[in-house]
Amino acid sequence: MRPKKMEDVARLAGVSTATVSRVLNNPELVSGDTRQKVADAIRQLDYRVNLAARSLRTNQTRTIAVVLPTIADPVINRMVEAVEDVAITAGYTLLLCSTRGDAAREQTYIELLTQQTVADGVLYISPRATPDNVLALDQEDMPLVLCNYLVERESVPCLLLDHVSSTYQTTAHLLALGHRRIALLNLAAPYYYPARMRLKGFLSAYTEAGIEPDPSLCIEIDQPTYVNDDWYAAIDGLLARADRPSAIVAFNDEVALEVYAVCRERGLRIPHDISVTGCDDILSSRYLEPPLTTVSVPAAEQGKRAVRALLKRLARPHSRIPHETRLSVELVVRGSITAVGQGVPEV
Amino acid sequence: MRPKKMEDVARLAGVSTATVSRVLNNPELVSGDTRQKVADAIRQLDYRVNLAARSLRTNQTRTIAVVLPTIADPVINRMVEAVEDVAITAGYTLLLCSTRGDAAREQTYIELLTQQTVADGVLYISPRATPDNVLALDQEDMPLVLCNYLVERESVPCLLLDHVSSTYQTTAHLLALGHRRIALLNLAAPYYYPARMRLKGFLSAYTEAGIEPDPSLCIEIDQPTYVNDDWYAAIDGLLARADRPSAIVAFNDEVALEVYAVCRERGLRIPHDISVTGCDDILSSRYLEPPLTTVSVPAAEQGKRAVRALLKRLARPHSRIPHETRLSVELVVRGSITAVGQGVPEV
DNA sequence: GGGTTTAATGTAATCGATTACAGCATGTCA
DNA sequence: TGACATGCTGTAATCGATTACATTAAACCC
Repeated sequence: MRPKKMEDVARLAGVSTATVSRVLNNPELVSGDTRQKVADAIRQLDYRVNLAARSLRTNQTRTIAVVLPTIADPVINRMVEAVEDVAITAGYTLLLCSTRGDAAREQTYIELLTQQTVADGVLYISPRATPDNVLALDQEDMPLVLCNYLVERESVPCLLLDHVSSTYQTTAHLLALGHRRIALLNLAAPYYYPARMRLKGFLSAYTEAGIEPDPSLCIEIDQPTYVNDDWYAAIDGLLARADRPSAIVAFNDEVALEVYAVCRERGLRIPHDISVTGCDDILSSRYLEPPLTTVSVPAAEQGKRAVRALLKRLARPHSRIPHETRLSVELVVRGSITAVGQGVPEV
Repeated sequence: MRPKKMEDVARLAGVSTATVSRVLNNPELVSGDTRQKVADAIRQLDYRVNLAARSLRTNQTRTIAVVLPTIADPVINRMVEAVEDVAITAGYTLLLCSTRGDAAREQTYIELLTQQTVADGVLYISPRATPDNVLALDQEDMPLVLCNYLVERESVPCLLLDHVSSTYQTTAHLLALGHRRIALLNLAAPYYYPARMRLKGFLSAYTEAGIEPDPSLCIEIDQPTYVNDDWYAAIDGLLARADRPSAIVAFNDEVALEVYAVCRERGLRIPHDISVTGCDDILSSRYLEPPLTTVSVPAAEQGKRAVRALLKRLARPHSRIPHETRLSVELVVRGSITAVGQGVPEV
């Protein structure tokens, strides 16, 4: 059965298509009487507008593209769910563009998106954003909001977690517990915004305490794709050292998991022999033995704010939106850290 | 700057729009010479087709809608990533529809999708599928593939994990280890396909061993939304019993995490006092203490096959596609289980 | 060479909505 | 009563592609 067109509705209701369209989009322009007739006809025929036709005519898609490196990440997960909640309420639909750290794929998506007929706006969730792509989108007048990355161009709103504070709080806490040899397991910094900030927070905690950090304990892993292989070697190397650190600040909870595994292999007890912290507070963190000290991040809140900013821009293209928003994070202390020398060896 | 239209390209290349369109869609109909000229013009103007216009004319969107209960689930995650990999290669884009177990929201999405101008096909990843919705889609001639749910209608391809085998393997293994009081922590069965199958597998392992299961150990939790609250109480109640089971088969790894937590609280040691198993083999399972015995499921493979089936149907609407495909799962034995009476109490 | 097929291209209708503009009836005011 | 505003509705152009059909030229065959 051929899907119904506006013309069918118009005929049944005894009006013109213009009136039907008005009932749908500007009901206040139509008399209550006609409105009722049209509404009845629509119901009777189970009519739905053809979105392709509408898009063609109005140049709007009511779609938001979400560009992200992967959805298989607990933090991004929470963000996207929040984004969808807000978007659907506003009548928008989500186009999923996961790049998997693959530049070619990202390029494909960017090209798809720069033709304005696919999405009305782009939410770019990518700590690893390639500025060129981001700026290209902005250049083409595609409304754009960035998450977890900061570009200089004032016109692009950027929503950030306070990554500096994340490592600062963690490191300061460990220093206060008497730790002096703290290792940072970080991602390589170029283009990776959070990593740069984490390093900054780590160092500033040291500086504030008036202590000199050991640069050889700042490990950077180059991990362009979202795979966890390289970490193991790095951690193992770290723990094999004679001057092994007394605490490890891991890039995130998943890396901390790997630290747990290496410690177990080497017979190191957490926290007695070594303190460990993570970041993100993923579900399993609190179930580990010992439960992982980590940093809880407001991912959902970030997602909500980001999409709200985007919706605002879509509604009023020249509305002022703050260029930089920084959401605070919170240290969650659990059993995986202890004061230096306070370890209670068992057995 | 106004986006380029096909007409602009045609003018620059000195041909008609029909020819430009042919270069794009049926290059073999155009002479090499003209093809080159058009290609040059396209490049020079940085022209992209207007997808809304194309959709309107061709009635195709090159979009696949993925309906799922949540993306914050490790198994669904892996499936969706695989789906996207295949889809993008075939030139398709993904529309994300996460229902969050909310019937109204699911309804909204279904209505959106039944107007054929949004997506060419639907991949319904939902163990909790409401058959009415599914059948409505099929009724409207929307190409449809189901994951983790089985409907009778032959026209709908269903891709299933072998949930029966999952609990069967686990339970049989535990029975072989001498366990006789094994608890099953299951989801409530109505409309929840995997749960029904899990129960079946659990019982058939007992039957095969010629042992009578204790019905009071088959716990069913009603969990319409994806929240983990009710499990705690159920687990705690189970472990408080005087005739506490010697093993627990948890619905999935996340539930098993909760079991670990309750055991810790109650001072029960795994596996010495009680054996625990999960399902899905999520990342953290192997990092637990002790590492969790679980069932590894080919989620990515399932996603790939599902989308391939859908693409096949899109290409040839009346191609024969197997109605039911069942992918086998594999028991992964780790330290969380042991033979009855073999527990080596420490200290 | 005349007729017929084949290849390459153009003309114009079409997809299904939105909306500028026009028209008409009614109400309001001096 | 006439001038004008207001409210409601219809007519028809338009968005940017695709494609059936027509046209022309070249190739081929006997």
